[in-house]
Amino acid sequence: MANSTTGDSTLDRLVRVLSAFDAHAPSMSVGALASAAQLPVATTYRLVNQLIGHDFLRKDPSGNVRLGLGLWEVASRSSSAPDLREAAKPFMEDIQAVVAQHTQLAVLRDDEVLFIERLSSRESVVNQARIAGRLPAHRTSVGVVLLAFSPPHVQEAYFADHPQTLPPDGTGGGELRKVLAQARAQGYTALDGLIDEETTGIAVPVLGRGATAVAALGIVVPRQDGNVHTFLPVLMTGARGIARAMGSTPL
Amino acid sequence: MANSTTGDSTLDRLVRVLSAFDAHAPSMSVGALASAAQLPVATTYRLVNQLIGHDFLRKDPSGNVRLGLGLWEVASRSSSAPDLREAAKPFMEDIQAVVAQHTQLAVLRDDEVLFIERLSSRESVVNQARIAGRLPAHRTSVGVVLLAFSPPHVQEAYFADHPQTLPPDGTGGGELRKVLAQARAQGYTALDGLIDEETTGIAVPVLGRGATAVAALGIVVPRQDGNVHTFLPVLMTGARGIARAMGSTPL
DNA sequence: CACCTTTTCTCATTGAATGAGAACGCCTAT
DNA sequence: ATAGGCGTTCTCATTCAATGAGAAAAGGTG
Repeated sequence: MANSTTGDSTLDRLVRVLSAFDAHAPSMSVGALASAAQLPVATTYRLVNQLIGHDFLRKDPSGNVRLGLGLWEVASRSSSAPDLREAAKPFMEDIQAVVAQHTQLAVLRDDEVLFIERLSSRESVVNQARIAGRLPAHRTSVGVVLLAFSPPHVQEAYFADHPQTLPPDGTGGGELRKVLAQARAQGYTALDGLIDEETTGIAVPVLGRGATAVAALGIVVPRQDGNVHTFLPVLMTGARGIARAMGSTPL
Repeated sequence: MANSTTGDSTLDRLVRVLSAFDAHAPSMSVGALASAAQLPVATTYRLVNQLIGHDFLRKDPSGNVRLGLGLWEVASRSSSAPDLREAAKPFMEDIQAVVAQHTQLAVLRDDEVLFIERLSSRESVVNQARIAGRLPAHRTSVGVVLLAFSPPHVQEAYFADHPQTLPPDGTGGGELRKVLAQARAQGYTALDGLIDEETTGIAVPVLGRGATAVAALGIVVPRQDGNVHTFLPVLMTGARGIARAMGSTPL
């Protein structure tokens, strides 16, 4: 960078600034943002003011900055995540009407699960999924099903990056490869006690081209005998509907 | 810009590139993007490849580029629009259960209405609202109610920018100032035939500080006597619930 | 008022960014 | 096989947007 020792580009810096905000830090002072984005304070002020000019950032009355509506609007106008969510919404609502528990839609991203949508109800059990939030792939049922239905090179890369990966809890001791193979053979996965001892996560793939999962549809229900068989057909029907609605659109 | 005659900044160009995508053009060739963003082709390729590196853009198998999940994720992690939508969702679902028509949530932005969320059902009448889409403020009931409950300087600016603004159709000939004053006095607005001759748009404000609207909640129902009185209490209750759930969070 | 923090501005410097055009890669038609 | 067209990447001389240390200004608190 001109007159800077770090050599990063303006775009890298812009991305770092915008990425500094998350659910734990939805707004922050410019000083804190400078630290988080690893930029000198004067530079940060200048970038912030430019971003505010485009409504990518906003300043609240206390002087803290937060993401602006302009960024959300640009990102939502034609992005694949909102498209997927819109396609999935009616099916997820049908599922929730039947199941009355958390229904969630996720994709695989950087070895993690990224939640695209989540429908909740008041009777739902505890659940950690948050929209635009992430969880480790192998520790959620949707993550396991996404891995199971991903191309082999994706799976191999995951194993290579996680050599010490414990199997998901509740699988009865099988290793992750076995768990994925079983999920692939069955066409779904049902895992007990991952998030909470009292719950079962059931997940099915939303299949795209080449029998790979473009997304996963999951529910978290109380851990009771019979729940899997009761809810699985609903879930699979929903996933088929979503896949059909999405057509062959790549994510 | 270095060695460029246009003098715009990297951020200006970034915004132009990302803004080139919308619902009508969800993906495009790099050449088309260069035209849309008014950049030389070589520069566009370079920007595109940098943005692909951050997953702000993606390339599909045919070589077209589209917005990437990375942009959506960054924009959704802590932005006010998803916060508003999450807060509103249970109330909107309740409303829809009763009304069984389009339920929509919108904010005022650049003299237009920006739709944050829309719930539909199969029995719904025709409706033009699309999430992250815009419509002229004075031609929608949510827009009218947002203007009515905005600070006076916002209203005056709107009148100044739209001196030839016709009154919303279906108001019985009053000018816009009168329509806004009435909406403000009543606490809601109900407008016939704006989008479609056969429909009525009913909208109420989601009030924040200073009795100004941070959002508007609206439904579009068949144009029938009695519908306003039937549905208005549900809508107002929902708006109050959303306001409470949002607390005093500024948008 | 003094002090501290936050924000804006200055300015000499710089290297990331530029775009015209060449080179390369790929595809299609003859 | 060759020629032509189109999309993509690279080259390179040039440039100016961007830089950050530090000063100045603004704002808040005791």
